[in-house]
This record gives sequence, structure tokens and C-alpha cells, in this order.
Amino acid sequence: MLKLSKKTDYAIILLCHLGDVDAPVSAQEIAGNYQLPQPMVANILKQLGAAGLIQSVRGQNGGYVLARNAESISLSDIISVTDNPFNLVECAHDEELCKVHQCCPTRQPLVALHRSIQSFMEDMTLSTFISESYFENPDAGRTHHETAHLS
Amino acid sequence: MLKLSKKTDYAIILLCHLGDVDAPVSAQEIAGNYQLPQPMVANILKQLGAAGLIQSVRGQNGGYVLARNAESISLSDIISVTDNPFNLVECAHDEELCKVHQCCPTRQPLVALHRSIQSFMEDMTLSTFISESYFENPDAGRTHHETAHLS
DNA sequence: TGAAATAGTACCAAAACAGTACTATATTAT
DNA sequence: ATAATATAGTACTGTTTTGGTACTATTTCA
Repeated sequence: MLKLSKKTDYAIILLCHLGDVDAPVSAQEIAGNYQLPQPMVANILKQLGAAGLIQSVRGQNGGYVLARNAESISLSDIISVTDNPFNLVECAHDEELCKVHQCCPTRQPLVALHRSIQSFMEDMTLSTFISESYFENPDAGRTHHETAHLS
Repeated sequence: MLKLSKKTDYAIILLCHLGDVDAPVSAQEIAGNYQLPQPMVANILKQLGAAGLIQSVRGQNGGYVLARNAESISLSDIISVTDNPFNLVECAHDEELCKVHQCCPTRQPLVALHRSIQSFMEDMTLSTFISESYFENPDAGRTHHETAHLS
């Protein structure tokens, strides 16, 4: 199904939270804050840490902070960690995976769609999420992104 | 996993084929032509028929033809039949589904992304696929394709 | 030393996916 | 008439993915 996984969904929430705070934030704190399952949150944070999107501080009073600034963490980066790297169709990244690319009626337009979505997800960064969040700024962003174009 | 299902992939191929031919084409014929599993093809055609995208002709020499012209069948239509209607995030259609919608930092920008992809998929019609594949494969009179395996 | 935190896995149940099978019905060629 | 070929409808199954849990080890600080 063409749907964001819960892991990705959660990851964006976690990262947005970290982007709003300076001190390290623990898995427990975030899970409690958004009423998400704590072990799930912990695992996602571990993955994000292993991927280098966030930095961990171990020990009591430890937690996580963003490893880079929010502008440089794209939705594409996040999805690559929590799902696999985005691939609308397998042959989008390697034409040779499609043994019949000479006569495949779907490849050309689907790869075009793939690239459009991909570039949109690269442009959409954590700071996009933070600045457009309903809680922070109820009316921001809507027109900006509806006028943004996939092509 | 943010990927097209095989059913959708197959459906596009089937519909493209029907868009190229006037006489009814049987499930067996298409399955043989693209070397796709016949029961799978048959089931997808049944679904597409039930959804009104194609019309069936029963009995010997029967098969399927497009129910509408290729310009009016969008990728969005197809996905709605073979997957569920596109929903990047659940709350895109119903805000109440989001248990943290009061302070959800993801809804606004994700819904914007959803709408962009949605409108792109509505603009991409069967005739887009057919004309672009013709561009890549001008040998339109062919009667045999190798196995297609996009997603 | 103990509490609180991350690190790294391994595990499990439920859902979705990909594909098959079976019965019933309609049409047509012979 | 009837056999052959086709769709209609639906139920079934094995495999993979998803969503979530659990456990052990390690680090840090009070």
C-alpha cells in the first residue's frame, strides 16, 4: 500500500520534538509526551542514532539531540532510515533490474512519478515540519505547499 | 513501504494493452503475452471490471475492453481499485483519526505532500502511459512481451 | 552502588501481499 | 444439443512486512 509506515510517522514526530529542544530528550519522555508506545519510540531513536540523524547521550539524564540542523534533515533521509530508501518501482534506481526496459509500458511514466515524489521529499525538511506544524503556527505553509509542484 | 503493489503494476500493463486494442482481450491472452500468472491477471481484470474501468464480454471469444477512453482513466483510479484509495497518512481524509491532532507536528505538511502526489496521480492517465511507452517502443504491432516486473 | 538511560538484538502476532483454486454462469462454434 | 471458452464471485494459502515487545549489556550520574 502506498502509505507512510507508522515508524516513519513516529520518527517525524520524534525528530520534530528534538528540533524544538536543546537538552537531550529521553525515549520515555517523548513516548509519554505524545502517548506513543515507549519500546517503539526507543527502537526508532536507536535506528535514527545509528543512521547519524541524531546523537545520543548515555547514562542518567541522557537522551537524544539532533546531529545536524533541522534544515539538513529531509523527509527522504528519514524514510531511508525507518523504511527502506524510497522506491516507487524497483527499476527507478537501476534500469538493469528491469530486464525488459526496452518494451515495458510502465517504466517511463512511473519513473517520472518516482522522481517527482523523491525530489519533493528531499525538499521537505525537518524545519518545514517544525515551522508548518499546526500547534506552532496554525495557518502557515498550506498555500506554500499547495503551490509547490511535482514535476 | 511506499511502493506500488504488483497488482497495481500489473493492472497498468493490462489496461495499457486494452487501450491498444479494439476487440475484447481475454485474461489468458494477456497473461500469456506478458508472461504474468494467469489467475492473478484474471482476478485483477475481474476487479477492474467490477469497478467499471473495463467492460467484460462473456462467453467464447469474450474478454475485456476499456469502459472509458484512455484519457479518462487516471493512475489514481487504478490504484483505488487495486490497492485502497491513496492515503499517504490516515489523517489526510479524517482529522479525527489522529490521536494527537491538537499538537501533531506532521499533519499539515504531510497532508500537503499527500495532495501533491494525489493530484499528480490524477493527471497521469492511461494515455500518458500508452503514449510514453510508444515513444520508448515504437514497435507497436508486437504480439509478445517479456515478463514485466516493475515493483 | 543503584537508578536511569542508551545499544543491540531477538522475538512474536497480526495484517497485507502475491498467488491459487473452485464453483457457477454466459456465449458461441460446431 | 453440447463441448469449449470465457467471465463472476469468492474463498483459500503461504510468505513477507508491519507494529510492537522483551531481554541483556553498557554507560553515566547522583
